[in-house]
Amino acid sequence: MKADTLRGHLDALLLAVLDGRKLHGYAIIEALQLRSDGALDLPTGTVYPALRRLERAGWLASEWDVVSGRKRRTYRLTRSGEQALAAERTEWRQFTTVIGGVLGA
Amino acid sequence: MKADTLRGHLDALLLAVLDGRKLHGYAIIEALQLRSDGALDLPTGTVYPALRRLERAGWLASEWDVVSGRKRRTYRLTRSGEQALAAERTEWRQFTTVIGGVLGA
DNA sequence: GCCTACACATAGACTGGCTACATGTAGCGA
DNA sequence: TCGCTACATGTAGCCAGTCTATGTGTAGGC
Repeated sequence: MKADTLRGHLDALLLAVLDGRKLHGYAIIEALQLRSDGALDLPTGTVYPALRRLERAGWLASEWDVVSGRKRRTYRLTRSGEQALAAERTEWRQFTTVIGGVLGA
Repeated sequence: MKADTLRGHLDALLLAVLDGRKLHGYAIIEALQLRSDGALDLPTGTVYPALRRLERAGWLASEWDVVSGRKRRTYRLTRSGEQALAAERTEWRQFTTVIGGVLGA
């Protein structure tokens, strides 16, 4: 998959993978790999800044855990994060309809 | 639709709209509006440079027409442009499967 | 004569994801 | 016990591609 195609959809992916569960950054990357059959292999330099951006936006909340001596910053969706996810899903449907309509015709 | 979501898919749109017909730049913009029910309203500053980029890549060929005193640069798909369009369509299907799979779950 | 639609084009800004780098722990095998 | 790999977080800077703003010029209607 071309690298740039992700642009504008990263937020949706991160919110979706945190829907209903708490994960730390590294686990988020693995979860996305898993859910996409390996197609999505996001570099840490993409994910970590994005998580902080989403936290600043109020869509995610984080807290530090220490699991077997390792520090982990665990993220979860906030209420407005859930709303944002719903909005992103709606936008995704519109987006695929529009582009798919042009490509498919 | 958020502006940035287009990124990485513009080439596919331009190739698709030129599939099987010749159009000049301005008409391409109108054709995309039409096919997307007004959702896609690309500025000329986006389309014209993109067309030249695709021509440099060998996917489009252009020639100057003069219609009722107006100069028009008319674009058409080259052979390798057709192949590129097919590849873009395949990539689009993969892309929507991957992202949709993560978002939908 | 003026305004709008048509038509092409470029310079520069902006933005967001990527590359590369930096740091450190846990656990395993040699 | 030494080194390697997997785990885990983070930042600085680059770069490509899209958008904004601007410029030029014609045709046709009012």
